[in-house]
Amino acid sequence: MKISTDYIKTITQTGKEFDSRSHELLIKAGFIDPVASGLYSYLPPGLAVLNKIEDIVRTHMNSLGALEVSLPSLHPKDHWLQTKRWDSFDVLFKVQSRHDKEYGLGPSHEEIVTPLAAKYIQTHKDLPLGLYQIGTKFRDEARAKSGILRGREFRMKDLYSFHADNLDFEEYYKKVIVAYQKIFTELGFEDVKMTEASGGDFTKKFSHEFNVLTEAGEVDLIYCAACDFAQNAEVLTTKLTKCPKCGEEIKEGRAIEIGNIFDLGTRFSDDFKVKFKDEQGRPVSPHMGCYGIGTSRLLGAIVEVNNDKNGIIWPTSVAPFHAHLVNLVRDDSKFADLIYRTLQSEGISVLYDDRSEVSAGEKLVVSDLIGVPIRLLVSDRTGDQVEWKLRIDEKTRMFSVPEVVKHLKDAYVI
RNA sequence: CGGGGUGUGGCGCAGUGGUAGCGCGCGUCGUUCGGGACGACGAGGCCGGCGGUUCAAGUCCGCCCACCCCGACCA
Repeated sequence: MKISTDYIKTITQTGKEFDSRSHELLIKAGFIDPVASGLYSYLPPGLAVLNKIEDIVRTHMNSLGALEVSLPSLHPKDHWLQTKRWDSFDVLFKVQSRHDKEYGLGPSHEEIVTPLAAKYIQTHKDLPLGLYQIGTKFRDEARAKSGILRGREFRMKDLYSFHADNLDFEEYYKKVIVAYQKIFTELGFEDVKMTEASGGDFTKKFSHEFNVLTEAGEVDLIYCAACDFAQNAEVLTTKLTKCPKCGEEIKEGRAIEIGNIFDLGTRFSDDFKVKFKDEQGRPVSPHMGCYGIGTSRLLGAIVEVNNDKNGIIWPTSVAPFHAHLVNLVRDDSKFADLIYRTLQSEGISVLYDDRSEVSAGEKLVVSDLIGVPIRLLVSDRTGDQVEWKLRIDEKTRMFSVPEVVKHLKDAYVI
């Protein structure tokens, strides 16, 4: 992608006080564009990152054996009346057709996935069943904030599982926890805290939340400095000073909730009268679980955790481009053009700053703002070599073009 | 949903009832070029909307809309 023709420009000046660093950086670097309160457009680089995040999530859902589906966002009112949530689910957007038919705009999809699963589940041999989708959710939040971290329309992966009994559910639940941990590790998060959930409609049974520690978050957490103990401060009845698991010091902090998992029990299968025949031929309601990951919120959380004063620092797993090529050679782009074509032909994605009318300083500042992990630079000083620099530090190395190709392929496992 | 604030060129802002200005950006030309360069010239505005007061409204009054912030809310 050439910046001169293909990139929506970065923004120097906004004057706004941003309520989170990720909000500011994603807008300034040209990844998202604010449309209205809680609504954002994803520009090409932002979409590239979002797609990479969702591909990682998808891979791990598939590994669980879950089946990917796509459920509608327009939900007939009847389905929500059946679960008695039409009036009680207060962030539900409601829309009306020309013929006065009412719909909910899906904030979650139990109302759709449960009757769908009912059509397939006949006997215990059909279980367990896992169905998931990655799509758009709508929630009429009282107040949207922090950019993409809390929007009214956002992207989410939601998985729903159906089980013959509680034991099978619990085994599946544990496997999802492992899959989630793999996903978060792959996305570059070093420390995601799993906590017991704080509340909600159906949390009488157990449920967990996954939280990334950062001040931009909305969740107050206490956690152990040494082990993996963590808890939502809301559920605390007494103030803890020592970790109940290992006795070490307890810390407090804010966090962004990036995922959650719930035991739904038979609440929805009862509402939709889903029954399967057990081994004795008796009708039984399947036990359900639901498992969410906010993929667009992850995009924000990744930036929130990976940035410095100059801009974003993308983890390699989700970087919008493999390399950012900067041409500083005066009035000549032949060498840089050659590098660009060579890398592209090798399957390496490159953001190429080919602009001739822009100063060297501006190109360098913009490259740090955008935050591609590897910067390649040619100038009057580099001869027939290419300067290789990582976004995370100031060290530079000189490579020939074939060496650059090799090192990029190694870095990204291409 | 309560409380507070802001709406003026693309963006950020100033503007005292009397014919709308600055910075950035943008266009042309020239000089620059390893951390958001500089000069010259130039283009660009129903001042959020509707109504009212006035000889005269960006400015005063009323209503509405949008956005931001604090709180409540948040599967």
